[in-house]
This record gives sequence, structure tokens and C-alpha cells, in this order.
Amino acid sequence: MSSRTDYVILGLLSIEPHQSGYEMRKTIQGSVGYFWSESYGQLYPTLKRLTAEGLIAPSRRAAKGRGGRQEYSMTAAGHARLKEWLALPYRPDPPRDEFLLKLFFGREAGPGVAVAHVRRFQEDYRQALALIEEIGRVGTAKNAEHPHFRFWNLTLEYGVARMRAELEWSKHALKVLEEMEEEQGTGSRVQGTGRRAGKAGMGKASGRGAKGSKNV
Amino acid sequence: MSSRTDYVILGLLSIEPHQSGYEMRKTIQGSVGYFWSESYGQLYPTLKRLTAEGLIAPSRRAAKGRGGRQEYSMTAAGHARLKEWLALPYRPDPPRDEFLLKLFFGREAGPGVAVAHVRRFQEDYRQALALIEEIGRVGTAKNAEHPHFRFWNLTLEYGVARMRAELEWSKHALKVLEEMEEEQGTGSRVQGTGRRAGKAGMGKASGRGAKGSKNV
DNA sequence: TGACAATGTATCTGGCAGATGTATCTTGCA
DNA sequence: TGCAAGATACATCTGCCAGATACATTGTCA
Repeated sequence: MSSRTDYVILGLLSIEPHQSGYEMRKTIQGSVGYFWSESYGQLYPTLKRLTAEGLIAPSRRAAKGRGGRQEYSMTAAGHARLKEWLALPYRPDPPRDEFLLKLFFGREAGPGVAVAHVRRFQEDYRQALALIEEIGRVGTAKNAEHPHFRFWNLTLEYGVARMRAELEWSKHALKVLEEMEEEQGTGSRVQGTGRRAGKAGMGKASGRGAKGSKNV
Repeated sequence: MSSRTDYVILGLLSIEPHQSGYEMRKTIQGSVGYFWSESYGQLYPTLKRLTAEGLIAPSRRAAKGRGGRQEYSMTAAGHARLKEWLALPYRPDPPRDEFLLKLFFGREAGPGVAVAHVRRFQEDYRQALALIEEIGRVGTAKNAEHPHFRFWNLTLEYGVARMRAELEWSKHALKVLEEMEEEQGTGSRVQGTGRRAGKAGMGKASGRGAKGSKNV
């Protein structure tokens, strides 16, 4: 069973051949990165393995003189493999949301702390939303005719729709928490510290079928 | 730097003391499981380590005769640690959404395949939404007076809000994809197979700050 | 009472995230 | 033009975690 890293690589090469590992990293950052984070540590070993398996092959685009950089393209086998995987049902990944976890146990630290988290959440998502909307505008202008465009755009719209909902919710949450704060005097603040510059995005996943509904 | 597994354990014990590892697993499934999936393989070693660190301690509730089952409660140190962590800024986890990945590369397999994925997505989320709303009703009836209730309810509302938005989006996506299908004759279908019974949920995360907006 | 199933409890292992390490290119200034 | 300092391109290494698996205990039916 191949890892999903394999398919990210194949997918990227299906859109644009002759890419080096490094270029793929960059491409990922600028596109799928918003819903798929790849492990770069996994990237280079995987390129080697895929080559060994005959799914991709070293290739060279009009020699640009760049030093020891290896570029790859997809083979016919690779293309077949990608299509096969695309047609398989997707596998939901386990959810992991530290923000909600802290909110869930929030009572232990008091509403003041929760308020600070929600504010941070709100700020991050506002920025992320603005960014993704901008990417949407630029991308549409540049790629509207690209054969992949409508698929790309769909994932983008997903991100926008979801972030908008999350922002709406955060306003409500803030109201609730601020009321609680008033009710019981002021709680402590979040111990502020570097908030790794403007980051936020999306990424959905799925939970597990719960039998017991003990504890909410 | 302790793993977040530590804090899930501390958090659960802060709500309900005298739990065994097994009970925690069950509790997780029925509550935080919707946005936080724990590694059960990590659970038991962590219980031992936390005991060694003096953050939790073996405890026994009115002997229920159950065989070799160890129960734990939190120590004062553990409680302090939990509060400290709660006040720290949350760390967004990297996004990983295979559904969106398949949609992004969807062009390779044709709109028919994508349509099937979106339909599955829609079904799963409808179920998940119904389930979580039900849990909300039951939980509210049972716990409305519980001191943690309002925090729990907020995370629940988050889930509901987000799933609703995702369902809305999926209707739009379906329309777009079905149009594409008509335009260019029928694409192939998803290779159906067991869809691990009614599962779905939420889980948000964040992307990374992208400089290059190459692609899309 | 014994056999088999279901459930409770714990450990083991391969794959991955992110930190770190090294080469190569660019720029500013003498 | 030469070269030092930093930026950027590129690759690897390590500790942690998800999920599979193993083992124990309790339930149940003949």
C-alpha cells in the first residue's frame, strides 16, 4: 500500500512535468498546501522509490545549468497508478484540533483564557480568508482556461465557505465567553508569545462512530 | 516539551477522576473524539510516565472488583500543569484532507469520479451532522447545569456550523461537476467498496503562510 | 463445567513532521 | 573584478504517534 505522498507527487507531475523535489515543495506551498501538508522529509526518499518502481523517471528540461538538481516526469505506469488511486474512495484522516481541545477543557482555566484563544483564532482566520480570496482572484485571472481550473477552484471555494462559517461561529463564541467573563469577574489572560506569523488555513477530517455518548 | 496526549489525559481527569486507561478511551470516543483523535498506543505509556512525573497518581474508587485495571486521578501538580498549558497559545496542526486532494487532481480522472466523491462526502456529513445535533440535544438535557457545559457546547456548535457550511458547499460542487459531466460525456465511476460504516466528523487545522502563489 | 465469543487491556512498529545540515547562488562593497 | 555574508536551493535524520496486533478477562450457551 503506497503512501499518499506518492500520489501528491504523481498528481503534481501530471499537472506540470519536469519538476525537481524542491520545485514540488514550492508548488505544494502555493497550492495544495492549504489543505494538504506534505512531509518534506518523506519527499526525496519517495522520489527515489517511485523511480525504482518505474512510476516516474528522471528527466531534464532544456538544460538550465542548475547544479545537482534532479528533475522528474511521470511514466505511463505512473499515470495509470494516479488515475486508479483517484477513483478509489477517499480515506478521512483523523481530526486533530488543539484549539477546540483547549476550548473544550476551557473551564479549568476560566473564560478569559478561552476568549483570548478565540480572538487569536478569529484574527488568523480573517487573514487566511483574505489571502485565499486573493489567491482565488489572481488564479482565476491567470488560469481560467486551464483544464484543471474548475477543480482547483472548487477546493478553493471549499476553503472560503468553511472559513466564513468558522468566523461566524467565532463571533458567537466570543459573545458567549465574554458574558461568562462578566458574570464571574475577570479570568486570566493567555500567556502571550510569538504567534508564528500570519498562518491559518483549513483542513477537514472526520471523527469516529461513537456508541457511548457519555460526556456530551 | 510534553506531548499533547498528556493534556488530553489531564483534561479528562479534571472532569472525572478515577478513570482507567480504558475508560479514557471510551470517553474520548464519545466526546473530544469529534475533533481530537488520540493514539491509544500512546495512552498507556503516557499514563506511566505521567505517574512517574507526579502529575497523576493511581487511585481506586469504591472497589468494583474489576480485575487488573488501574485507575488514575490528577495530583495538584497535574492540575497546575493543565492550567498552564491551557493558557498557552494553541498550535495549529498541519491540514490533511484526502478528499480535497482527490478533488484538486480530479481532472485526471474526470468529473464522474469527482461527483462520486462529493456524493459520498455529502452523505457522510449529513449523517455526522445529524449525530452531532442529537448528541447536542441529549447532552444539553443531561448536562445543562454542569460547570463545563457552556464550553462543551461551544465546541459542539463549532462542529455544527462547520458541517452545515460544508454541506452547502457540497451542493454547489455537485452542481458544477454535474454540468462538467454533461458537457463532456460520462466519466468513470468510483470503484465502490466498503465505506467503513457511518463515520464523519470535523477537525480543523491551519495551513502555512505561502509566499509564492504559483498554481491556482 | 468447558468451549467459544466478545470485550477489556496493553504493547510494537513503520511512517511521518519538522529540525537540522550542506551546497550553491546573489548581492554589496572595496 | 574579487570576495565575504547572507539568502536560497536542496537533502537527511530523529523522535513521536496511529493503528495493528497480542494477550487477558469476562460473559454465554450447550
